[in-house]
Amino acid sequence: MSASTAPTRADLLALLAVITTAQWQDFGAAAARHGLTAMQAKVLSQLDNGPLPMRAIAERLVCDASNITGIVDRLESHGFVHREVSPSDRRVKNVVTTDSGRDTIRRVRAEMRATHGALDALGEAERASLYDMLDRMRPIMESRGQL
Amino acid sequence: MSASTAPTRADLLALLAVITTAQWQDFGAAAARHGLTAMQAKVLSQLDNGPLPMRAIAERLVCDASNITGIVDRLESHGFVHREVSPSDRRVKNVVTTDSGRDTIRRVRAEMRATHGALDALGEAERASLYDMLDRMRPIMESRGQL
DNA sequence: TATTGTTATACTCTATAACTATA
DNA sequence: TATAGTTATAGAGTATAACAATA
Repeated sequence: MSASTAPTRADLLALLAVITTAQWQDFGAAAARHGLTAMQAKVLSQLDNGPLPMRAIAERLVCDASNITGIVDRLESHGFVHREVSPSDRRVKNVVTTDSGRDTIRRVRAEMRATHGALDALGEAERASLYDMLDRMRPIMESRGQL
Repeated sequence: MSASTAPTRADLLALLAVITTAQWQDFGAAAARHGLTAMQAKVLSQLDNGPLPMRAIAERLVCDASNITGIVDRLESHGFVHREVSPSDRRVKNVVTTDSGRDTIRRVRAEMRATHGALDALGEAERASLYDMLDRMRPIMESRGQL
């Protein structure tokens, strides 16, 4: 239980892989309960802070822009989002969440039970400490991850 | 930088999502450099500790057994694994990595640069502490994630 | 000319259901 | 009967290339 046995970097990598896999599966399961795929939920999640052009969504998901057409098509057919031609540049289409879309993605996030439960296994001070460490890892994960 | 501003659980969830996404993308990019998809690399990874029946691979990947047929087909066509009928139960096929498969997946893991870099951003004592925390989160992530 | 979004295409991953060969 | 693996099918995500509309 204690870390007195000096875990190696490989141990940490393996643990991170477990957390990564569990969180992604948990997210997919929560999305499925609301009729969404994991990718659809991820796109909806990106839109929670305001509308985004198709191109911007592709950049955030680190995938080709052509993929977004289909994902947004399916979200739109379920009434979770709609497209609006940008007034300033008629080539651009802004994707906007509907009230239904906003409510749904918030429920999905609220239902990520495994992750919530795992965080509750830590005390208040430990959570702050974990946040501190992850926050310092973040820039490196983000910057190199975009390659 | 310090956590004195009392990060909320939502902050932690958002950070974990960033780490999760970055690590998965990093893994996929490393796999692609060696001609593998992320799922093929994940299967190869499971086999590094010894052969496994098709069914056991499906359980570890938390997916239907029928998917494994195709993934192993593609791994086999590239010479990374081969199937062996089990001597004790002729219904069972054990999947065994070739030398090429073993070398390749080890290179993939060694090349997970973003994750390695992020871990290196922490000091020795911090890595031990992070390991300790993640290790306590693990049982909950795993148990509920398998639903 | 360059950019945004779409379409067409091909491949991979995924679940479901039906099938086979073993047990 | 039950189990291991396969096949068939359909839907979704992915990259590439070519295209229309707009800048």
